[in-house]
Amino acid sequence: MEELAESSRYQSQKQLAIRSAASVFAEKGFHGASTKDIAERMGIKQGSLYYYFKSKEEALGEVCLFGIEDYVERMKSIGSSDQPFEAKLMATITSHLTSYRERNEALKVHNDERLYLPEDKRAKLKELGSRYRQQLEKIFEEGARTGALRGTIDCHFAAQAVIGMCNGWGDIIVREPELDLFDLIQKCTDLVLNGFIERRKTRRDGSDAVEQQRTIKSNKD
Amino acid sequence: MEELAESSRYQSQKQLAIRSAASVFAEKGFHGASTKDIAERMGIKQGSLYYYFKSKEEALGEVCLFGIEDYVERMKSIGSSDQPFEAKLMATITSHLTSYRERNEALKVHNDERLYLPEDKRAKLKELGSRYRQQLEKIFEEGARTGALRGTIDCHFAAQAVIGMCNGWGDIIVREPELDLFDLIQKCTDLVLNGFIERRKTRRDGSDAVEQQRTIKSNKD
DNA sequence: TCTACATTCTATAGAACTATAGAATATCTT
DNA sequence: AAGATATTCTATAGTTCTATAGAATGTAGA
Repeated sequence: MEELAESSRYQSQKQLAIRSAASVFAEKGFHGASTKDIAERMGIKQGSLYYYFKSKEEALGEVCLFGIEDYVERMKSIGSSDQPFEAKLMATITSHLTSYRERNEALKVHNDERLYLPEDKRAKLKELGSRYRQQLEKIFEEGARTGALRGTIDCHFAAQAVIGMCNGWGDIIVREPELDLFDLIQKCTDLVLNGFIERRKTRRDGSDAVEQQRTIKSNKD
Repeated sequence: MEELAESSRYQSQKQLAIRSAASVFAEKGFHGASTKDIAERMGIKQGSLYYYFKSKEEALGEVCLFGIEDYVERMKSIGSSDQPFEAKLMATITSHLTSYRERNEALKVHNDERLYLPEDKRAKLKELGSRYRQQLEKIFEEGARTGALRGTIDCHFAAQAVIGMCNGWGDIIVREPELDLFDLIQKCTDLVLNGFIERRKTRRDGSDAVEQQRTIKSNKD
């Protein structure tokens, strides 16, 4: 009855295969994981896995792609939204960090294991990765243009630094489920915007209050 | 003649074994590397490696320890020096980033592969890792105490964020040898201290100059 | 040189793993 | 229900890897 012959069974099992592979690769690493592990996690026998992947390496390729596609997609929609700069930055950090909390294991696999792919299979991933970074760079450029950010900012550095910092939290977020993600997102955003240094306006009095306000408001001058 | 019987041959070969293992683990990952690879890199046959390590896993343990010991050591000396806060922060970042440029592969192995060790062997590493982080936390606490940093700073967060950001640059530094490390160190320090946001003092005139000064001086109030 | 000890080598047992082939079973269409 | 197709299973060839045992070689002191 289903005209979507492509979809019905094969597609859903393939999805399951990719997720299972992502889960096992994230836990044991590409070389540490066996095709038996993956098959077991999806509830089939080892040999049957080859109905869905030509090789273990192909599985890794698809997992990485799956992980980063989603990620780039969200970044794109953030970039093209009409939020003010601060909101876009926070949305980026939110997207990145919640990705780990939702156990998007494929993203972790992309980060940690993609270099075990042969050069040709890595090309597409590399392109998606740079697209993500460039999207984030544009957000910083916009911030600099609107005057929210310092004019001297190195947007390439900025994007890379934010991505690196977020990836650094990735492992910790997965390891510590009780960690308050919302609090973390705010602190990260605050760090990137304001740094840690004490800012003294003209007087000491009340400056703290103003300080905190500045993080929230202050973009449309 | 040598009274240091322990040292002469065995010790130097053991060092070579650890470095070789670090190099291979860094390149292929723990599970992707074979004992043959390691032995070849140090110029002996596969079986002979077991004269220096009881098992491949033990080799990983020693590599991780080697990598982080050095690292913690430098952090300790930075913490106990009498430099002002900003200098300590920059020294930390310098130590961390140059570690990667000098191809301190053992540190990379510690970061990426230590979780493949059994729980009991990881305990010591965990302790050294926290010691490093605590040392950095203390530097931030000192900064807050002297008024250089905001009083509201979460030092645990701050330390973790800086470590994460530096680790993020690790791979990039290794991959791109032409990258200007000194420039990177300055930008990282500047980011952590000041953030990216435009700072308007009371007036526009000359504020930039003052701004930059503040990064350098300003700790002994 | 002879002897004791340290270091490396060769050879291999035993285990695990990838990928394939062909049989078996499930599912769908008519 | 019958036939066709899709999915999964069993079994295994062939490879690679870890770790060990015992032989061989190097090194130092008497």
